[in-house]
Amino acid sequence: MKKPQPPLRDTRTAILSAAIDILHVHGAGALTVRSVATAAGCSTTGVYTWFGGKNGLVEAIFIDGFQRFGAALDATRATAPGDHQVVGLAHAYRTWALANPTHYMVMFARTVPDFCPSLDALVTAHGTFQQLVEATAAHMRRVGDDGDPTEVAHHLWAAMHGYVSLEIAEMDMAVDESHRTRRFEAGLRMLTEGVLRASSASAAVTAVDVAGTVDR
Amino acid sequence: MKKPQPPLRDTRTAILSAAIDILHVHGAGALTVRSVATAAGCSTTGVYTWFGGKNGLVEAIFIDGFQRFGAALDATRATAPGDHQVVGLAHAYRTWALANPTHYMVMFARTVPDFCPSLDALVTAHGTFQQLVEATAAHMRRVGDDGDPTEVAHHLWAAMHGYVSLEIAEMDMAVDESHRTRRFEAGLRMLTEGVLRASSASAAVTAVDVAGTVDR
DNA sequence: TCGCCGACGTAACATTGTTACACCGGTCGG
DNA sequence: CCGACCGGTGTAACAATGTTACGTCGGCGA
Repeated sequence: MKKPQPPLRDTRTAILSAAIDILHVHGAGALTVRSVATAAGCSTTGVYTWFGGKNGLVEAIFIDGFQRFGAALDATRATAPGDHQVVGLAHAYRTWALANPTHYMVMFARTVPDFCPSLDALVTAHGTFQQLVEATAAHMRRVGDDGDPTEVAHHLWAAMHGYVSLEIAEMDMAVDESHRTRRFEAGLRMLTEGVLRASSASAAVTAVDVAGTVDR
Repeated sequence: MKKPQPPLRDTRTAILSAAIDILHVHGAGALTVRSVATAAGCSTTGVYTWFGGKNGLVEAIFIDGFQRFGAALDATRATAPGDHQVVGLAHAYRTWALANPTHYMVMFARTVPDFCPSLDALVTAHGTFQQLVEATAAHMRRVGDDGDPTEVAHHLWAAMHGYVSLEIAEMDMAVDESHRTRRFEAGLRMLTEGVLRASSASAAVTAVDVAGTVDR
């Protein structure tokens, strides 16, 4: 027996990886059914048999992106020291996004017109977000904050997404790469000191006030 | 004389307004040269004579968007009390973005594939950003902060963009509209208390530390 | 063995961005 | 006054893209 698992879904994975490769190398504009099919070594029909069309293919790219993204964040959480897990997660977030800008844009900015992620895809995306919630919750427990970790994590997420997406869209008027990095780190520091209640009493007052507002 | 100004550029404005209308009503996916031309009452050639092609049209939409966006922010700055100009600006930012989501996405998220704004367009965008810088600088002068207003304004911009773009992409797991509004306001409060140095001494220490990091 | 069903390719169709070409009206030089 | 030019316009075509119809092939069960 030369085939322990029937290589039935082989073309499916070939198509998906070819599509992701084209997306990474040539951008979302070059992501056509024909180019993907020829890169995968099959005809355009294959895209329709395995994904139902271009929308289905983009959705698979969307889900695959969140899985890879989540794996990268997971790896960081596993290695980072507990005290700075949130900071490490933020750096991993930016690093992955800048390493996969076109993929990130498909996931967060709806780069492909007329694509709307299904409920399944949104569940996957939500699962990735939960990692940030867990790391935030752990940090808040350690510090003694009793606010809502989900809300705090969302503030962190929104800020990270803001810096990163402006950076990818080249809409930040930064002078060079190191400027962008310093800017992100400065913002991150303000966040961890402001959003995640710092140890000082005055900061705690602010955080409690904010938490009260959010929870109402 | 029935024509004080020769209505020569009439078709140009007709095409542009038709394109913006289609973008607002049907989204970026429906923004085709033919649909725009028929809506403007001319042939597809008109788009090429006045804009050089679809990319030129999208660039005009990009520039027009920043002009309208800037006008909305300007109006807010003119009416808002000086003490809360930054807060008012932030609310105007979110309000305009949520009222014109497809336009906002064309401007900030590169929704149209293979579109890259020219230097001219980026200059217009930069001009709009300057309003935020000026309001931030005025606020910082009033409070006595001597940091770099451009950097502080960028932190504000990134955060606002983060909340708004996640909201537009429906990637925030919010329960309803009022939840999103409270969330944005909570984040805005943290920002104005953290990024824009608050009056209290402890907060000032944090801000100085941050400013020192940024300026290096 | 016969028939079915899933995977696959070829070829066509509608749509879209783009270009070539002809027309038409005004302007300017002779 | 007239002919050439030139900018704005429309028609029609072309290439690329998403999609679908149809035929083929191979394995599997009745």
